[in-house]
Amino acid sequence: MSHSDSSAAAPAPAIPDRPGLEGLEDRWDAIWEDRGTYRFDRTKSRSDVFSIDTPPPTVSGSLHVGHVFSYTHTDTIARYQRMAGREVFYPMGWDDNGLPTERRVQNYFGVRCEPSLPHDPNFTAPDDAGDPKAIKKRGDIDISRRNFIELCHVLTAEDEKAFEALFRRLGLSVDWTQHYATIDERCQRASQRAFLRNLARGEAYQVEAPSLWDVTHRTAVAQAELEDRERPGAYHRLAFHLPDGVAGTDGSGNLHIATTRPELLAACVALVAHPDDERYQPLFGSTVTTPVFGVEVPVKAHELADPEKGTGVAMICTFGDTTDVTWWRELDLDVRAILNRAGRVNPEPPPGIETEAGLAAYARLAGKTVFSAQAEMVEILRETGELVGEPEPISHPVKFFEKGDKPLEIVTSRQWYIRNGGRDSELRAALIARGDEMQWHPSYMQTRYTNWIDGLNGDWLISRQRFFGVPLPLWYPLDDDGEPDHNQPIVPAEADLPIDPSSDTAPGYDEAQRGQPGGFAGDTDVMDTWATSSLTPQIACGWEEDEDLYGRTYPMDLRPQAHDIIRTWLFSTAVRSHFEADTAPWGHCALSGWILDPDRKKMSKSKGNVVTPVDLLDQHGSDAVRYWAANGRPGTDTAFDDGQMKIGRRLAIKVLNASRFTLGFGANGDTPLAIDPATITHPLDRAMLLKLADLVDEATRALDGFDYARALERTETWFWTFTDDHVELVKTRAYEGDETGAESARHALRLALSTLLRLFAPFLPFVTEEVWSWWRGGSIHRQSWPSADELRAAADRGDYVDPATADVAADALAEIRRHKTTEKRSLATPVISCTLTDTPDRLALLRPALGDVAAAARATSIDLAEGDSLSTNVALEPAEPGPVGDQAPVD
RNA sequence: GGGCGCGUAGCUCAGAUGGCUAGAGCACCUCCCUUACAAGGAGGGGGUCGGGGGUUCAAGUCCCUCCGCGCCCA
Repeated sequence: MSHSDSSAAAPAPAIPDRPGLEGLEDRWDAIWEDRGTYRFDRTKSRSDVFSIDTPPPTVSGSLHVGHVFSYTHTDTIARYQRMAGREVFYPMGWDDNGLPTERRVQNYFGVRCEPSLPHDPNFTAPDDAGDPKAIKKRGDIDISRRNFIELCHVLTAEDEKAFEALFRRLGLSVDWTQHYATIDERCQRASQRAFLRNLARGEAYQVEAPSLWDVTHRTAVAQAELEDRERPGAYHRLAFHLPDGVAGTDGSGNLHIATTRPELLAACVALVAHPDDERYQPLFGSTVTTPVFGVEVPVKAHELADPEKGTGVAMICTFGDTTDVTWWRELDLDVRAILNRAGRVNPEPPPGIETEAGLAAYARLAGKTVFSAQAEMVEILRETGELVGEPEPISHPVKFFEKGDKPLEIVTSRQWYIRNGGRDSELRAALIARGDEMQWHPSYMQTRYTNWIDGLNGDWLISRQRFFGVPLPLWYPLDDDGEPDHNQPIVPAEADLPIDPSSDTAPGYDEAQRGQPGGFAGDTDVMDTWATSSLTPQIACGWEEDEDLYGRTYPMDLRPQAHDIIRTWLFSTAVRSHFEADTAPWGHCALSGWILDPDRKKMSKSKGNVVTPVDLLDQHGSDAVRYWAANGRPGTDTAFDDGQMKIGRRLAIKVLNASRFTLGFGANGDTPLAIDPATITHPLDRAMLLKLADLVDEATRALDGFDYARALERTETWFWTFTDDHVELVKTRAYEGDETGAESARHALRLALSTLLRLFAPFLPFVTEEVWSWWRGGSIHRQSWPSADELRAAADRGDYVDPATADVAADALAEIRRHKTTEKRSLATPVISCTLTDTPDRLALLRPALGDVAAAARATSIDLAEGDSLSTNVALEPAEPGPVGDQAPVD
């Protein structure tokens, strides 16, 4: 669509006398919804489509300023691509699957999920929901998983309504008919289907292995969910006993080791030192006896043992940390586990503890938490005299579940994994190579992706021992003793998905056989929330459900997201697409930064510095808030700054006023305001259009590279110069010039305005739409992006015009204005005479525009003189005599 | 300890392949009610571009090093 054909449908202009910003958001949101302005046209072929893998925000409370920030970035790209001729597929998802929702539902309704309970079809939500006092009084009610999930839907539906309202208010050009929720049936089906396919192809597997365990949430935790926290601890020196006749480190037959976890002594299966450590080389291959428990354990060599730490010998326990797991696996050691999933010491001693003293000591630890067990163990060691010296306090990093508040333990359990290259260098290389198929914005973000994959040391753990999530779609046959055979999982048919194995019957069985010997049992675990989130492209595009849509949208064009979840969301999505479609999931990923508060600290609720988005939009207006957001460069953390929002608001108001003024010239009230390039004959008007063409080139280049901030900044700068210089220069001619000159000015102004409005449209969708509606037909957001070539053609009258004409004219006007300001006179002061000196080249450029400069300067004429540089000699009309009080008394 | 990013006016930030006296907005000062806009306009002051080396005719821009900050990881 070009600027001339859009005028065909142009209405008679309706320009308000006092345009304002108030109420634009609600009005235009309703009209856009009504007209389906952002509705995806699914007749378009893949090459004409631009599809966006929108991040589904977590529905567990409210949106914050960071959402406003990053979703605006994506929206500017969406709007640009739409105007640039692509049909934009811009769905929205809600992430209501997972722990945060589960916790809220438990607290809000006062219920607990008990997966063993049957579904109750008549269950209704407790009527005291939301009343903490009443709930506390009655206590939590146990309900089935299906009933629990129903409650999750009830609660999240409310949040999702509020989220949508906010995003609409913000002006996101989302197609609201395209939406999903990560716990809805479609997502569950996709998630289970993808898992079953991973299983069938051997990409998913289960194993009984040590895994990181959060004792509070009672669930296994994946590597991506870990974080280190610095915690105080203490090195305890323990005396291990050497075989008879071997002198130890203290010369008395003992070998000292230092450990921060003496409570795990009973779980000790070996000692380890570095192979090159000369102090311990004689001991490698021999055995020592543990203090207190008297268990004989081997002394091993391994390069992960650090000669600098403690005594250089470490105690290997099953399991104290991830290094223990590595040692255990690589050195082929026994298992002597003592901790259970509640984080307490098992009641029964592990194999190997047989001495009376050892059993007695163990009995003192049994049932204790890790914390109390440590205190007790230290006490026992003191009693036996096997604690050497006093514990030495240190501070060291300890692994935590990112949502947990107790250190992680490592327990052995049966878990499901999906291969991710953590244990397979070929797959790792393939996934790293997928990164090259995507364009990264900013490009250095790819390094984080590559480094993360390089640093993986295990596959992706996807099973979680939680309730609200997508269940693993599996059952297991029970043998004659009622024990499950995990090696023979029973899978559902894809057509039956989604299923819940805790309430759906395994194929080939009768429900009465559930839990019976010879019958079946459902897997009680759910999948990691990322196991569903990693499928957002498949879910949004209708994988296996809407092949027509899928063919037009997948693989997607853009994944916008925050940089801190490259290792989780971005990577896991790449894994899924690699396996399922043998492709990268998107052509581009755009990583946004974070919002920092004005102190440059990351904004967080706990600090009480969160500003609610609704207040912000109310106070400044959506365009103003978007302006601030769009100033945050891709990938860069940005300080919260309501000063920027005020500037954005001022810009929006200026757009209204400048448009009203510009469109006022030659308007007679019922003739559409035409743009006819043939009437644009004046050199200054043509020069302005040539410069505008350069701006269009620059903005287009920036937006093609996802640099919305640069596009906005250049457009804004150009716009202010346009209003301050060009409009001032030509307004007299546009008002009262001869017909040719006036029409040239008016048509050029309209063409410039039409162009500028479209350049601003991705950033300020409301005010630009408002102005567009005054004089043009249709929505600005469905107009074509401005074309630099068309502008250059519009400025072309067959002869050459130097775009610098516009600069020289603006400089000349500025020089005269400077003179008036210096003289402390109004800019309206008439100029009686003016001689302007400049270089011959510049004077030649200025001559065609001299009439406009003189008019804008309020000079009847301007004399020109050649010189070395720009200067003026100006005589102003004498000032009026001041008020009487300012005069010297006449006497 | 490693990787990535950052450190430019009081504040928030621009400064692509190194090149004219280092820019913008806010804040500050002066002036102007000029009939699109006073939520405006015209001007002005203010920076040894984190420190130190180096490459170059020329460095905020490239290289080295140090210091400080952030994120991710160990």
